[in-house]
Amino acid sequence: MSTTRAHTGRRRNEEVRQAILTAAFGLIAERRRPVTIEAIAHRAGVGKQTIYRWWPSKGAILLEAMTEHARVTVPIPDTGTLQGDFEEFLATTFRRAHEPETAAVLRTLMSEAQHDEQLSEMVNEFTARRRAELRTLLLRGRDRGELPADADVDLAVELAFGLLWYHVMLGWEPIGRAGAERLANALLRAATPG
Amino acid sequence: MSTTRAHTGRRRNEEVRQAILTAAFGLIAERRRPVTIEAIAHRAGVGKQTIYRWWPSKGAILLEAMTEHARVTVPIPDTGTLQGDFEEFLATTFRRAHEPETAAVLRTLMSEAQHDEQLSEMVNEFTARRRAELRTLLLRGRDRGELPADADVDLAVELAFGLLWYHVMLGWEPIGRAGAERLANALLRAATPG
Amino acid sequence: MSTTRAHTGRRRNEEVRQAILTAAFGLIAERRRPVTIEAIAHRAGVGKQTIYRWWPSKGAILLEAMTEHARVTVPIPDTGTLQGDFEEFLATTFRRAHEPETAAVLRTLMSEAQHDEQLSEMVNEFTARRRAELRTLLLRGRDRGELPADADVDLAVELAFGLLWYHVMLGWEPIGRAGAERLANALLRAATPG
Amino acid sequence: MSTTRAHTGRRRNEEVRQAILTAAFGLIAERRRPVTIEAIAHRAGVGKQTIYRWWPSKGAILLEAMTEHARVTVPIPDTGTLQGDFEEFLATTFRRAHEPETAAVLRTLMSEAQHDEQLSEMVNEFTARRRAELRTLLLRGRDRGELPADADVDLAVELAFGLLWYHVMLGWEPIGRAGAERLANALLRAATPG
DNA sequence: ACCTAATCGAGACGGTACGTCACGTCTTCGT
DNA sequence: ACGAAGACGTGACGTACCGTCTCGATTAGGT
Repeated sequence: MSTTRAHTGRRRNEEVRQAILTAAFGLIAERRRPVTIEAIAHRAGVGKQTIYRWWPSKGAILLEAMTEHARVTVPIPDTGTLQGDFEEFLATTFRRAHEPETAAVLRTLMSEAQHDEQLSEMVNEFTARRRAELRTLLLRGRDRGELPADADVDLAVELAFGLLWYHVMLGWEPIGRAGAERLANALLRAATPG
Repeated sequence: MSTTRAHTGRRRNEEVRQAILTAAFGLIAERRRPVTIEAIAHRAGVGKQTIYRWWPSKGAILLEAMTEHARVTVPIPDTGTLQGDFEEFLATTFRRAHEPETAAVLRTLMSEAQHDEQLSEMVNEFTARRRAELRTLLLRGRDRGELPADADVDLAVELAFGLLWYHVMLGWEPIGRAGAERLANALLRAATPG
Repeated sequence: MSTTRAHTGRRRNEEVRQAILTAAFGLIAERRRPVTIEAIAHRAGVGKQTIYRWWPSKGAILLEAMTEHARVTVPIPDTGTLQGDFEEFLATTFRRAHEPETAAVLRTLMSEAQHDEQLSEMVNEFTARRRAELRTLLLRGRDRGELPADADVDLAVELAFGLLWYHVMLGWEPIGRAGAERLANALLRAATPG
Repeated sequence: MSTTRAHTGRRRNEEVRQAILTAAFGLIAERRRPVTIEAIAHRAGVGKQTIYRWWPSKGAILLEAMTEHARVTVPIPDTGTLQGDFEEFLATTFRRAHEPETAAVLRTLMSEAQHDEQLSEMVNEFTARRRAELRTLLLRGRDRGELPADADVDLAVELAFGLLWYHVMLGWEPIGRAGAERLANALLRAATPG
């Protein structure tokens, strides 16, 4: 690589951090043979030590990259109706999660978490934040009376993300707008006690 | 190890096959540091080559073990009502999948599949068989008129297994009998078009 | 391979023995990657066990092949004069030992003997027989008075075979007729005390 | 092993190099079951990769060890007479080559060279250097008139080393001082045209 | 004329070593 | 002081052969 990038002396170099996140993301996305720390370091034009100084594991890098990625890109919709918001949320979320790069990173992340206690916990938190977003959306609807007071919001949330991850892990195609509509309907019914 | 076990000449030795499956299952369940092929071979009292002769990868061993495991243990219930059968199926399936050994194997299997094209396909088939079982159960109920003719059976199936895997991958606790009842109800509602 | 060759019931099958010796010789001569027992067995269209039943090691096969080879091909010359006989012997011996196949086998034989006590002894006997042949030739000349009674025949013999093996092991070119003449002269002088 | 030895960062670690050469030499000398790279690495307290980083093969290690060994230990004698120098050279050379460790290494070296083209060439160079030393000694004598101008110095040199290797490869006993004297005499006669 | 016993081709098996890859730690040296 | 470069000890990878074994077929020779 031999990237030429100014050293910054004794402060952490933000450019370097970005370079590493980008390299990791990029390598995963390319989906060639398993991504190694050495490959990331090389691609980022960085010494291995620089990586180990700031992250405990490969998964931690990915999680950080993923978190930044998510922050930028998931707005909570506001269409006026719960059905509309839900549908919009699902459509957006499924679409984004199935982008090839993102899907690859999510898969790797979950995969790494299976033999890394620490990472596992971090992934749990990551998914909890995603669930919280959807939960907020649904609670807002319930407060507006679009769902009964005893609706099982948490179950709907878990079913939604369960399906999402199931599809991602198995490498299925995205569900599309029509699918999102169908899914939103179904989950609202599921949440509504008989 | 120096296991004493009779050779079978030029035929495949079934005892050896069993020893390997058992060893693999056992090591995964113990959940110490990552399970290696060498550890499996050692535990089974077997040469590595014997493993590579019959399985292309660690995941393939686990899948075979899992498949045998599943064959023995998942009866399709028949309680007389769809709600009862569904609930029973979910309770059993969730309980079994959350047994520590099984959960560990499932996690590893899915994890390995993420960087192994071939295994990925085999896991897809494995999950398809599981879905087919539940699908049969639901279709039987629909044929008996317990679900409308236009019910979205496939969606319910995917939601069920999505939730199952989500829980397993994130290391959550099993849902219990009450949870199964709640889930069966919710999914039947989800499947029934508004 | 699937060689079709008649069984001989409970007697050793001579054809099989020949096939193995030939295969071993041939494979060595081809000078591709290291000759293995399995390769010999395959080439000879034979099971490994058949080889292990009759020979203790790869080297033993080669030695047997070499011994048969030598029996057929080294006549002791009789030209009438010691100088002539010696020269003839050297010319023939060097020429034969440098034939590519033979040289390869000799090299392998000596090489294998370095980590095989048993073979080492057998190679020692093999070389002793070769030395004895030359010794006989020289003693005959000494008895005819062509060498003084106190001539050091054994030294000449050892120098001759030392040179031969040195050339073979280092992969040098054969010495040719002129070289043989020069060598015979030199060794007769060497053997004759000052 | 868990040898504690300081790393040297991105420069080659000379201590490690020495440890490997010593370990290899030592293991060969012990003459137990065939010396493996893994055994050398273990004995030297070194990772296999460190060996493969610097040497292409086991033989290459031995050759390097042998070369260093030779540099230290073969002085060219100067007794005043050719006969004396030659005798001294032979006595020293045979004695040293028959030291158990050295003999074992030489045997292994020659043995390895038989299935390793690259090593074969390096061994050829090694032996050429040894011959050159003796050649220098004899030429000095010839220049002083102790040998005729048409003496066949090269033949004497080859006969000497041929005998040496023959003895070493066959595992014979060293020739001793008396043998060296006899040999020197014989070879000087051999070199002197009739 | 059978029956027994050894040979043979085949190849699965428990092993050992191979040479490679990536890991995470360490040192050096340039900026 | 930071950061690239990369040597180092470690350990698993998947492969190649080893020498032993069991199988099923084939056939010679003793009864």
